[in-house]
Amino acid sequence: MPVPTRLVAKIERTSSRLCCAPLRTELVSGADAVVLAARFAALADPARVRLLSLIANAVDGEACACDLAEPIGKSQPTLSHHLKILTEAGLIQREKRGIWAWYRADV
Amino acid sequence: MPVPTRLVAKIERTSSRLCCAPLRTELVSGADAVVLAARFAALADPARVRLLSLIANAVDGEACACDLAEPIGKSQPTLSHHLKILTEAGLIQREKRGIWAWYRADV
DNA sequence: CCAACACATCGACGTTTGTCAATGTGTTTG
DNA sequence: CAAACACATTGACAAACGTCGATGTGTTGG
Repeated sequence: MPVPTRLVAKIERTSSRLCCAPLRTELVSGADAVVLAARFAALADPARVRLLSLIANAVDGEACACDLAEPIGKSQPTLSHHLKILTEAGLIQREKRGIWAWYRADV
Repeated sequence: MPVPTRLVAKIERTSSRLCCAPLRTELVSGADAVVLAARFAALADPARVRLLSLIANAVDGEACACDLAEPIGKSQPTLSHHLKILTEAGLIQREKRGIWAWYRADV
């Protein structure tokens, strides 16, 4: 069984004579990566990016769901779906006032 | 046909007597949202978040693909797949040197 | 109380995604 | 040249996702 070329280089790197640079320890742990990826996934859709933009830039910092359906050009259930994803990701907050649902950006 | 409750409120808002605040114009356009969402989607996977972390924090700012397969615990084709996605998203750059492929973070 | 409303949830559908075994491409070495 | 290597690509599959019609939940007004 031949010794893999790369393995030789790796051994040399860890010896006193370094031929090339080894990696540092990773800064993002496996658990952190899952959390981060989930947060990114919440914005991995054009409709949700526009929704967050609309909400974050709304006057008084809040927007009614009834004003968000038309600009993104999706059906009402789809809008509700996207708002739920943004909410569960902690990017927006929901407040029910009477008939309407008001959303504001959560940092 | 009755007039929707919300529509009345909307008309009032756009009249001289504002009852509540209207939305500003959206800051993120539809085209921009697609570009942004694509960029977020590139990081919407834990494996890719860890890969970018490993590459960005590698000594000399570059990491060999052969050193990335083991830490993320995926097969070689899967690693290659993720690196391609990060590359096409403009998050990392690829440089082939001899047998090996070296990656460095692209801001 | 009943009808109209705003919104959420459910169910179904087609599409996209992550994964790996198998295979292909190009490079180094004996 | 042939064999071993590093890496990319392909094909197939299950799981997750975006979408919308239909339906459910709670509120307001007559």
